Amino acid sequence: MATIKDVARIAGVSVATVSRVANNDPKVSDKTKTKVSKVMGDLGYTPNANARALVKQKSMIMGVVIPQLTDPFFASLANGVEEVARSENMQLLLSTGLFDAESERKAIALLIEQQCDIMVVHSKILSDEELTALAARKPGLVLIDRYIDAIKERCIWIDNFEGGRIAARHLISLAHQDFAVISSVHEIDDPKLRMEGFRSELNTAGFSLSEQLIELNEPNLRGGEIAAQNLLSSGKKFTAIFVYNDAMAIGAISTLEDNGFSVPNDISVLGFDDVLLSRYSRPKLSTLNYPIEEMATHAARLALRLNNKKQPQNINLDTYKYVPRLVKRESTSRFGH
Amino acid sequence: MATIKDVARIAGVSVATVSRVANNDPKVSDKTKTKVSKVMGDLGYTPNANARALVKQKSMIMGVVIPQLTDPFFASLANGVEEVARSENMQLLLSTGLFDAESERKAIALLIEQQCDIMVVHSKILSDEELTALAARKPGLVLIDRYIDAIKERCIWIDNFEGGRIAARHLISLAHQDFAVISSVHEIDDPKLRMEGFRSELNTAGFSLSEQLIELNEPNLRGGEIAAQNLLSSGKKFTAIFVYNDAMAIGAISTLEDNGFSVPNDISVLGFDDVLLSRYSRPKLSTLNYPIEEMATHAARLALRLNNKKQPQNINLDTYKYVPRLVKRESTSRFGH
DNA sequence: TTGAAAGCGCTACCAG
DNA sequence: CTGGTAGCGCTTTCAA
Repeated sequence: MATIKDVARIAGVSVATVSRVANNDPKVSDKTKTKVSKVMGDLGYTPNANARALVKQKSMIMGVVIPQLTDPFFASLANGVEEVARSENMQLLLSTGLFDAESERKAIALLIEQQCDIMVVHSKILSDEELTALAARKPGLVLIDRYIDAIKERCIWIDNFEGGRIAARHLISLAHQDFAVISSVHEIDDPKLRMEGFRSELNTAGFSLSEQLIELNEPNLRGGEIAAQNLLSSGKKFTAIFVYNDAMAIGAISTLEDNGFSVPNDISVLGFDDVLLSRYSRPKLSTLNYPIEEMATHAARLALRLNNKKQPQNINLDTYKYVPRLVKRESTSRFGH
Repeated sequence: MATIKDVARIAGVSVATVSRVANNDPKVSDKTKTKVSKVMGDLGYTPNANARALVKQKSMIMGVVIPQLTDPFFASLANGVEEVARSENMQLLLSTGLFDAESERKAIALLIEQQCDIMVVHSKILSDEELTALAARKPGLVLIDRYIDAIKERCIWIDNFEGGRIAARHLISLAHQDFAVISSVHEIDDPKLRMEGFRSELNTAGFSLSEQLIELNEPNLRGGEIAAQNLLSSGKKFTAIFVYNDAMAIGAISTLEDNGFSVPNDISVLGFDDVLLSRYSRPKLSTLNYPIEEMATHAARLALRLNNKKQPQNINLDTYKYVPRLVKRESTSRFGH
């Protein structure tokens, strides 16, 4: 690879001048600029971003940590960050944390090693303390989908409890009385909060949620299938299911229909997330919209601002909290038609 | 951020020693190692990957270029590369090329600037010449989903023509006689090759494909909906559709059913790709499996090998070509039951 | 408008 | 086993 020195030597100028040309410094004569540019082209010169980052003490890399890429929800998250990176002429460094603490910790550490000072982190596993300490060290780190009170000005999150309540209200308004829940087996707050919100609203309306009609499983299509199967096997009656996410909901519908139940005629199914796929499943999935891409964009921009030390003057923390929005499609309907 | 010098000063050793400890060099006394490690911990020292890459003339970054992240097909591709990166203790730098030449060119250039010498590139837009020139400069660059004869030992690709033939054979074997095609409007080889293969096999069997029953649109759910609508509007008869990809196929099914046609009873629909979602759509989608994640893993490993100058001794180019595999589910059935 | 040179943080070579 | 130091490719003063 040709370096700045090669260009300088061949063009008969100093490296300083080449650097100026490479960076579009206005105080270079047109003549020199033309000459140097030509040599750059001939040699196929590409500036070394590592060297540049080293001397400038800042890299043009934006980092994002997500559990996995194949989940469309997280792909959307990454995509939101990528859009901001692109608009800032930055590059996207992506680390996956799987779902265990050690990988997640390592994913973040690797990002830091790469000197990326803007990072959007999705972590459900690491403790509040650990994340808070990390945030203290990296001003440009923002958490997404997580709320930690000590660093609330660094958190872009969604109100899961309220989501559960909205779900309950919807199902109740449809005259259902026997509810089931399919949730995630993962030991994180989201499923718990959603379920609490759901139960809370149910109780308020005078209904209750039977423990036997709560099924936990992996938050993916397969998990939804299994959970629905278990629900069916329980023999208990239910006419509406609130499901942890769209993937599980679609898996559940698949099992339900394979077993001769019609959705929503026999059983209503309500998802969560509103991934693109939910619009195209059959029946089209009623769900709660989780504006993850918008949130990711927000988080990335916030990280950018925070890193510039420009503490936002009048931050309105309310805007950091998102509330899921009911999207009524076809998988939920009035009980008994 | 604490640097190696800070650690050296506080630990009372030279930077050389700190470097050795950081790199697990065996010839450091346990005593020194313990002492230095402690200081590293106290200071929260993190090695600077940029500086390291600069002096070692190699980065621990693996790059991948895809059009976009939100398409599950490309997410799987990226995921395959990511798995290899992880297993090699490397980081994943992801650039999206959208679908235009300039962005794609820039995406690759940025990866090169970041000194990532292992790259898996999905490019449908750039010319054979441009890509060949790029490959000549970067020994660790591998193309995926593209075949260029001049650099065939750097291409991991799928036989689209054969895919089209397999599709035709399947539909013919189901006694269909009136075929439609929904394909991508993009000016790339894949849709053309698939259609050629499809048509070729049709002709061989004595059938023909009417130009009026070929609909091109954007290769996504929405595009599939519109294309199916147009097919319906044409008034021409067809009982089987070969669709460019699963997303379009699901969009098409959506439109078909909204218009009162049952899939597969009235019309059979065959997709392409076999993304996870195809297993969970209603009806479950018959499709051609495109082992993209496996191919991506293969590509990443190949890039790794090539970059190590270790020209694979006995490369079997046949293994670089993948053939789609028919996955029969529910969206295709025998004509007239 | 241009050049010389210091130095970013690190590794690797050479001495000791 | 440890230290001194050159130098990776680049930017950025400071001088000219």
